[in-house]
Amino acid sequence: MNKRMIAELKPSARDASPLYLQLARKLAAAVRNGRYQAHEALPSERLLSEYLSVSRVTARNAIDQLVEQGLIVRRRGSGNYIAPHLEQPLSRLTGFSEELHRRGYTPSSKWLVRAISNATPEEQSGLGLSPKGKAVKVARLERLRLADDVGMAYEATVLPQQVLPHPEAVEGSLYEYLDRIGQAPVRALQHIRAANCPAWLAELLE
Amino acid sequence: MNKRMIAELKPSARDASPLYLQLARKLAAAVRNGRYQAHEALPSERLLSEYLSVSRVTARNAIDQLVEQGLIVRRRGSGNYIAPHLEQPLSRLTGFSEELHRRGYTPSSKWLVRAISNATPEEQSGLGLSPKGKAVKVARLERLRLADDVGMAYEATVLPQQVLPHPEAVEGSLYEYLDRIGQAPVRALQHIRAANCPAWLAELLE
DNA sequence: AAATTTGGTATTAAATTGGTTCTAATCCGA
DNA sequence: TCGGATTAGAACCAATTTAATACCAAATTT
Repeated sequence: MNKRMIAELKPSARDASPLYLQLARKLAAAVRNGRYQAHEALPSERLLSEYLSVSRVTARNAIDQLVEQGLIVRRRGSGNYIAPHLEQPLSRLTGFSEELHRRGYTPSSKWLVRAISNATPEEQSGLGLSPKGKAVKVARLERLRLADDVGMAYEATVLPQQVLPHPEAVEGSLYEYLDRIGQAPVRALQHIRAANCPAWLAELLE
Repeated sequence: MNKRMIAELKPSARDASPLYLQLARKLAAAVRNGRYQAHEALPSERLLSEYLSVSRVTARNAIDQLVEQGLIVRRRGSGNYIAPHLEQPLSRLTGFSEELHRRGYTPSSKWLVRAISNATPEEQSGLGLSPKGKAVKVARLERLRLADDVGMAYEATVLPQQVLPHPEAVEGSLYEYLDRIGQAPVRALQHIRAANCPAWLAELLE
């Protein structure tokens, strides 16, 4: 977090809402956009208030809002940190099924695609796979989710081939499969990370 | 591990985070990148602190973080070694996010698409939406899943518009959203069921 | 076996940071 | 005009970080 980023947070006089709310909104947007890394420390309240030309109380009130939203964690004597927003099971493949079952439906699913194929340019950049070199292979999973045999949702997942070398072996849960093959994803992740190009990151996070 | 590598670990003044956290992050990244071989010894804490111009306590705190993540093993009288990440219990069945977090990554995600658009013929048949009539609208959700800001997976979900009328309102979890709007999806589902044409079902379920 | 090197621990102190509580000026709607 | 909210400013408290130093214990080296 640098001075330039902070300057963008400066409140505008045109806005009639309180300063601390304006600041809170902008900060929240920046954090949720992934503009700041998790565990990264914000500037101290004194510094922040100085940069933004507001009082420390104002900056503090703004931060309070984000703390209530769970976006920021305060650590006395240390600083204010971006909370690592761990996602909840949201895309756990079981979530949907449970939800439907809870409502009295009988959920099921049908695999449409489980194969290795070439990555589209969009997928390449999204997954940080270097476009230089031969055709980039990805594992492609597509399933149709059913509720009482009525099509409910269409889901597609694309992973680097290193992460999921044999998609045809995935039966019920993707994560169950990843667990079964043990540490392989970690190694694959490392490999991917090494090939990471900052270009897509800048493009996405900007 | 040589001096050049160590120089890259020097903390920057831009980051407001504590020194030991910065150092821990960079060290963790380097280790996970496979930059250092397993069983390789780090420089002694005294040397490391000298190279980095920090106190030994700071270097030690940083290393403590990595030890907690299981990336480094301390050996009294001998040195600090890169842990051979071989042991993986593989006991529980956990979510993807949890799995990554357990291994020291910070999972997050970025929405790429949250909008209503026309359904492809394939999606129409898959979701049981009648192709007769005007253009069929579907809610389209696409997200990039990240682990420490490295692209990990690309996910796409397509639902009938009746099920998810305002995809742009989905924030964190799709299921959480469906929960929030309560009964609506059920009624929509019933409606869809009424319009269900057996043709696609037979085709899909063979 | 002795010397050296290494991590493990403890203490002290200074600087920095968030936490809190005041007072006061200003703005805005009732 | 009144009263509440906003913002500012100042002062002080409490916790953390970082540093500096010394010493202990285990492993390695000689």
